[in-house]
Amino acid sequence: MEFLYSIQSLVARNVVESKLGEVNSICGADVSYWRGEAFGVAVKEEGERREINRVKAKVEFPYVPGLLFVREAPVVIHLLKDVGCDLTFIDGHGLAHPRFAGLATVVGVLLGRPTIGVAKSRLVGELVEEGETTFLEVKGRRVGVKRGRYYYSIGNMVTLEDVIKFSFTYPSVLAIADQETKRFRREGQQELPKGEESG
DNA sequence: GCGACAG
DNA sequence: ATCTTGTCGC
Ligand SMILES: [Mg+2]
Repeated sequence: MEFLYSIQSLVARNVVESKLGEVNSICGADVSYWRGEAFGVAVKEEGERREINRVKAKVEFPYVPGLLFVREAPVVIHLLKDVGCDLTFIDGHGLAHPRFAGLATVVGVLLGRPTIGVAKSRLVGELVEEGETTFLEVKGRRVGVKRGRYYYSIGNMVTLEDVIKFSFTYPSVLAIADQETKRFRREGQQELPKGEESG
């Protein structure tokens, strides 16, 4: 476990908080599970064009709060490495993490591209209200905002201001990815319903 | 030691 | 995340 922590510390030290450039293409990735199998989906939107990538993989490591990247980063990175995007949304926190290295940050740093983490619940940090905005702070560091029921945080190569700009509407790429990841799972389920041969 | 705890 | 129908509320 200490080994995984050191990896996260290294990732955290390589995060770049730079201003986002022009955004013409947006990507999003999500993963669903069934019997130890991960069903990953990446969605890319550029204008009216929509591209969808899928991959099924076996996942051994259990879910441990703070170590989600061990389960999902390999799948998500595989799906996105050959798909360029100006900005990528990841289902999970970015810097809003105990060691400032949530899934969105790990993916962003390893792929060297802009990412924003979007989570449905809080992992760590305190909420600080300032006018219309509710910020998320971890160990005194302002890493994101809570908008509606979602938490948006810096992944990599974006600023807090960029995160705020994209926090007003839930990313359609994530909605589609979540939807497609479940459709993909159904296909994998009907292949082995109950007690059919598995090999 | 106890409580919290992304997906 | 997954197991799962209806039900209460905006
Ligand atoms: Mg997910």
